Amino acid sequence: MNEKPVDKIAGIIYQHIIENYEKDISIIWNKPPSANLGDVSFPLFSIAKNVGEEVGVIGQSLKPKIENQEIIERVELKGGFLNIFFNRTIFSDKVLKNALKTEKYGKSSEESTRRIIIEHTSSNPNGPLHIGNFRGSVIGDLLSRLYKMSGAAVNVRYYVNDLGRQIAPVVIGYKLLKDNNIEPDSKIDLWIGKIYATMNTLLDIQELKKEIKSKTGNCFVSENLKYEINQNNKEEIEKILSSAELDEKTREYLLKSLKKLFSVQNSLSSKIPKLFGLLRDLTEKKVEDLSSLTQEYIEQYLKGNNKQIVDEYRELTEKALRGHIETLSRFNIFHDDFDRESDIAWSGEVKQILQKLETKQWLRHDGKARLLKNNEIATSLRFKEKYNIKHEIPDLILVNSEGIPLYPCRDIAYHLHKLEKFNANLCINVIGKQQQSLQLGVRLALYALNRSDIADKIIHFDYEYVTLVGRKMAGRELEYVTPDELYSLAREEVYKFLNERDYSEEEKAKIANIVSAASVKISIAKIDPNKAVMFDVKKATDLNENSGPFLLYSFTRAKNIISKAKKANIPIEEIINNLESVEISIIEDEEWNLIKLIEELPMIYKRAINTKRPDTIVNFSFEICKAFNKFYDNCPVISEKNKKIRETRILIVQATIKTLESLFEVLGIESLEKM
RNA sequence: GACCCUGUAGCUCAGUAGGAUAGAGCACCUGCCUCCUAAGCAGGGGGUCGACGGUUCGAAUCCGCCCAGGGUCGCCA
Repeated sequence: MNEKPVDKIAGIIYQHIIENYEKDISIIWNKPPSANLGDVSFPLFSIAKNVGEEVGVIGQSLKPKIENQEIIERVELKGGFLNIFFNRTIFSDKVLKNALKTEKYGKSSEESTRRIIIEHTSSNPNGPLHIGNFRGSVIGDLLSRLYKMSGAAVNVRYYVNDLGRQIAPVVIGYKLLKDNNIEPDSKIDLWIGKIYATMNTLLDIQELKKEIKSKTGNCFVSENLKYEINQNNKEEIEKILSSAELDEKTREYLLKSLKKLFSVQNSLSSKIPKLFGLLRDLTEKKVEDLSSLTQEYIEQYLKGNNKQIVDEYRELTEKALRGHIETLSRFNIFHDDFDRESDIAWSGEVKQILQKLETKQWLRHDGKARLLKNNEIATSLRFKEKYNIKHEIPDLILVNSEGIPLYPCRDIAYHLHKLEKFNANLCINVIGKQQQSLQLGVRLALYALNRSDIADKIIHFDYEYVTLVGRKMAGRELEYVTPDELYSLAREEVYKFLNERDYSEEEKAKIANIVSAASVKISIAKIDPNKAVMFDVKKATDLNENSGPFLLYSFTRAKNIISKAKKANIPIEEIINNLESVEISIIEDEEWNLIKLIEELPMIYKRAINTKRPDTIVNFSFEICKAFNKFYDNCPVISEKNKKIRETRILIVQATIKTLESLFEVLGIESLEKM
């Protein structure tokens, strides 16, 4: 099908206006609120007003021109709307046969000129993926699949932030455990997450005690129990703080920190008593000063010269990353390449960049600290003009007051060469909204470095974060929901179904894996990225309508009709191979509604890309499946006696299968023959 | 204070290039498995689309102002 029927009609109206009124007007159409008002509808008000003519007159003169089209059944003029009824037979004939003839329905070359880098997930390698960054994975995956379906060349990258300051204590803790032959008691990234929470808590305790000591001058505070606050200790410190000479704000702050840390420590030691106690004892015994050791690790790894420390860091972060990859692969989410922040730091490029910015006077000084003069850059290099920004843009800190370059520096260096890696003409960074100003800063820095050509190709695809119903999120207290956890919860739900069915264990396992992955993935994918999600674990593992399982189930029903039909000696292959000889006969609304939706698929893909709304694909999938289930209930296929009707229905079922196969590919969920 | 996002049914969300009577799912109530898998289908109740103005034939959708929630705005990433 070369042209959508509705576009053809819009073209006729457009031509009519040009010829009779010499006006260039864009023609709008919409779906009528109810089926008895037609299949599509053209409001005539604005057209009439534009050309200075009565609505009725325009309508009457358009009506015959549209009516004489083969694909049109009839046209009704109602209340200023031109309501179009398609000829169901001709329309369906085109749609069904077109869908069945194409190798992959919905595949297009709309975006074939694009070479796109999509960066997503990019989680810190110091613990498991949680539901927050997993949302980015899902969105990024859908986007990349959507672009591929539209003909673009896509390269998916993961930026490994292995230079985070909080990683150092984890490396130290991991090493302590390893040296003492302590084996992980859980999936490796989860294990690392536990070490992360513990070691950073120990470090915080030590540093708080140091701080209190220096502010109060009381040596008692850190004499013993460097990494621990017990009840007596806490009361003692509180006494010291309340009697010390401090300004109120500091006192309050220190008391609050103490209270908070005390509770974090206790919550951790009750959640993971064995590991927490072990790590604390090991640290107490083997580490003289965790704080300064941490600092040393950070500095050494940033420089990259100390082979031992580099190896330790790499081993840990590689393991965590492997855990992420394992998790993602359960949901059919894959990356083509991984870029490490440390590699960029070691390349020496950051220094050059800072020098260039310095020479061009784009840096504001404050002691050793350096800030990017964002607003000045944006104004004088016409960034504001180009992106229609009217407000002031705050400066971005690049180098801290100790002279250490911060994360944005590496990100600038990264983006300077990122696009080259794939010869890309577009770079989409799927990153949480909290990084908005950072991402803006990176693009401004590129402007400042005379690389606006790169900056203009970068899009920050931001998404809102996830909050939890009935649970809090705090990595430091091991409070998070992981995709792995959701996956296994969903699996339990699936097994409740499967245990009532007579499948082999092997079949059950396969079905459970596919259904749980789809269930979790779809529950996240269906929500508008702009919306802060209130995530309900129960909902994500729910198997009812508007869920991944609902999509999969609909597909198995369609497949089942075909396989049963074959058994009933209906020559499916023959019908499909001789498409053109099938005579279409549409008699039910359920058939018609489904066909109209099938026709929309290519447009849905196009619009999802244009509006940057991958979630609309999910909602469209639900619609298709709902329509199919209605068809399923009302329109028997195999038992239908009339040959035309039966064969039409077989085409409808096959076209639905093709549509769903296409959608599943974009959603990255696997299909099942039975479940 | 500035900027970004959000506010639609009891809950979770669709619907916003302006269009006719605002839709799903969950939850609640009522039906449907001698009939292609009931992870389904049919039906019911449930709404001043955050508030107020404006633009116009027409506004959940566009504009303005306000209210509420979340996020960011100089040493974390």
